[in-house]
Amino acid sequence: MSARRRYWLMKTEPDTFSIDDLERVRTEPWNGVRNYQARNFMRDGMQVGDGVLFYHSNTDVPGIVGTATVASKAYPDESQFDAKSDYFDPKSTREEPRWFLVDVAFDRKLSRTIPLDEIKQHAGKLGEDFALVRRGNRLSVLPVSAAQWKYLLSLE
DNA sequence: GCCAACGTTGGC
DNA sequence: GCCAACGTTGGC
Repeated sequence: MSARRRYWLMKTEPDTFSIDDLERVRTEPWNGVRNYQARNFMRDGMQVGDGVLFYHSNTDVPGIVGTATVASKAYPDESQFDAKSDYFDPKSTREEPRWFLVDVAFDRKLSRTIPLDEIKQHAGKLGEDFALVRRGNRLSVLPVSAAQWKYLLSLE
């Protein structure tokens, strides 16, 4: 018996890794997350098959641009052990890795970007606790309820 | 490029 | 364990 499918939103800067990049490679290890709360969502919350809203940040029109699927259980982020990587963490060890990731698989590109400013206009329907529209929230991986998932995609 | 809002680090 | 300094995120 499998647990109910969960939903998430994952941010990425399109200059670094975009929805087009994911479409090309199909599956990508979501490396480089160096925030404990975001790590915990990946390590403790995600299951294979969960839905992901793919979000572009730090760009002209930030917003949701596609959907993806969690394609693996959490496992240690190899880049934390690589001294040449931007994501190297000298305090992490293989015995006790600090950072985990999941593989993310391409699902589809939306027919249009659902912009952040439009999402904000629906904050009431989404709930004031929705982390994406809470002021000052910088979490790059955050949970989305089934109702929020459905509502956000209905804006497409 | 600016800067508010955080999160992390390290001295004490 | 406090908290100032510093670094990062991400909208604008």
